[in-house]
Amino acid sequence: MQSALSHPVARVCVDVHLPHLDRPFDYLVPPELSSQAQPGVRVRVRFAGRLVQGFVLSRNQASTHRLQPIERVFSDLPVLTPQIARLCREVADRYAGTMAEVVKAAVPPRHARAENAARARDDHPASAASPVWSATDDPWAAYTGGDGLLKRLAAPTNTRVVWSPRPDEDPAERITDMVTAALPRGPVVIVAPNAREVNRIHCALKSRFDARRICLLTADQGPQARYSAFVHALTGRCDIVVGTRAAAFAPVDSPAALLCWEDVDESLVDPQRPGWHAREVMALRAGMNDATSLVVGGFARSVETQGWVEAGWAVSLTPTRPVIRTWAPRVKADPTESTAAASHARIRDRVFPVVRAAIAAGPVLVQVPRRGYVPNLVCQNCREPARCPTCAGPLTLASAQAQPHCSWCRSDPVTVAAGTAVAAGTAYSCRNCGSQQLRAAAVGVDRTAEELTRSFPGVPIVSSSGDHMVHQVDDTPAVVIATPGSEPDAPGGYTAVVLLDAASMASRPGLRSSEGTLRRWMYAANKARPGSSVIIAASPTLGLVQAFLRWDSAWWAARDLAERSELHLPPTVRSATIEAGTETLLGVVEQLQPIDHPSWRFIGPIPLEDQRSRLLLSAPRAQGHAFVSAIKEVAAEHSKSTKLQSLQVRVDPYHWGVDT
DNA sequence: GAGGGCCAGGTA
DNA sequence: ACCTGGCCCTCG
Repeated sequence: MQSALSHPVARVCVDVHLPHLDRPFDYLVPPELSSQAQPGVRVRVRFAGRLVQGFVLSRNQASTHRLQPIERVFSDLPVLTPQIARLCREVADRYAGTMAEVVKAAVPPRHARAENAARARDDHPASAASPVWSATDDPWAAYTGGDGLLKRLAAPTNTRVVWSPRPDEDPAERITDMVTAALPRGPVVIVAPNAREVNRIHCALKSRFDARRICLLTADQGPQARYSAFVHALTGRCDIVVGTRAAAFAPVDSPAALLCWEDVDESLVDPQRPGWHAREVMALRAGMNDATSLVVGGFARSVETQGWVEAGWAVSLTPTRPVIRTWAPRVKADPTESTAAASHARIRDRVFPVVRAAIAAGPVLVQVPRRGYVPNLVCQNCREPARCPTCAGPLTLASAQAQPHCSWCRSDPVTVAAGTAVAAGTAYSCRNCGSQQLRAAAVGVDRTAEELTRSFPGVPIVSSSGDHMVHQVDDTPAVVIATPGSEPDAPGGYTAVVLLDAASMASRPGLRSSEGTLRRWMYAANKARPGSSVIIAASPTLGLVQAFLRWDSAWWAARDLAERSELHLPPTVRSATIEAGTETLLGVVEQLQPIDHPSWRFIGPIPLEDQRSRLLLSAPRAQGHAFVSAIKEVAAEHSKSTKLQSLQVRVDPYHWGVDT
């Protein structure tokens, strides 16, 4: 501990988010606060005349400035540990953000009651003997690259693994294996995209470890629970932390392993500035310690982690061919792919017999990618999407009896069923051909449920989607209809899994849609009972469907990566977007277009609404550092001159271009 | 982002 | 001599 006499200066990271103020500021430590104002504590200081919060980064003997005193120390608990402070700095640098922005996500808001309660408890983790695995039944033997994985995780090295799970086993169990292997060496942090996945992993962990060792860290648990979980991890009461994206910053020292599950999920990107991705945070964190292993796994492999594998930075772990051969799904496809409605009818004819056969043995899962009844109406004549006459929003149908209505402004334009006359009023007519007749372009969960109810009288129909999520179903016969991500768990697995409308899913545009689609199919298929039917309603000639049938998302990611490499698209290049007023942006281009970096690319400014524009930037990965710091420099330069409103900068954004 | 100092130009 | 607005700088 450093005294005010020998170290009267505190270097503080102040909670000010301006890029040009992204550096520590020194404050005088009054003698009476000296014992409390140690590195890591939360303090209140005067900055530019106002009181702001901050964190003490270090104590020093002297400063070159005239100093203000620290006004208050909130608590002597050092909540920003040196390792996490360093990580925040690295994350800020990597994303052209400020350390204060990142710290805000890394250290949850203080909750005094939670802190006192958590510190008062002095129980220690029951140091339960760690379970052992025997070499003979190592489940990782069924993985290419899995040999010796657990031994490597148990050794004080930094193994880096990119893992694609088997179709027929619970990935949470494999995560638990890895935790078991690494835990004797130190704490383990696991990040999953949402509360549902976190709970799933938590349950698997609880079956093998004393629950008191496990700390749950999610954003939706509320300020008090979140802060007390944070304090538990910080004070070493738990050595397994599992949570959503911010848990990547979990306050444990020198973790033995960091695990990131389902990294293609956009939820792992923090929506606030600077928009870090939990996977990248964990990768940076693993890089800070040469005994911290990193595992990134998910049904669909991301192009980013495939890039790690191809660069030799990480090892690929995929199920062996025999495993996949025995799994082998069946395909019921409509290769002609005419109209959505017609293909739907035909698929129904082919798929329903399979459902009928499987239903006797237990629940059948039907995945429907769209919510609602008929989420999309199109012109009967020319197939142009039907638009609201008032606001140009898409027209949808809420039920069989309902009138079409606009899903943006909720108004009911006067429409006609095929063949009837139009009433007066703001009537719908196609903008393209003037026709007033509509047809369904896609079928949602509700209409599928209606059809299945008719086709399977007496069989219970369970519908699960978004706001009406069903978490679990029994092992009794039922047809379970769900949107992707809302599939209920079936304890014994589904007796058949049907993926409807897969063709339209496979052909969605956008750089990130294919990995998301593959993940959704694999996620649902993974819930099938071993040996049962998995049916996908799409042409097997589609590459993405091939990847699914072969359960080879690594192959798909490699293909995707090769294509992006050829086109110089992210992640094979570092990328950034800058959004601002069009005028300002033109100035930014001038500032950034440097003679010594001819390989940086500038696209735009692309006009958006409100005289604002977006600039797309990219640079070779090798120049990443210079690229990001140049962007940060421009942002700092800009925020100094108060007149102009700030630039919105995103480095390596999840979405590229105007792609959403 | 906010407050303050400084300079230029206009006003009594 | 004094006020006002714009610019730019600092902020510990």
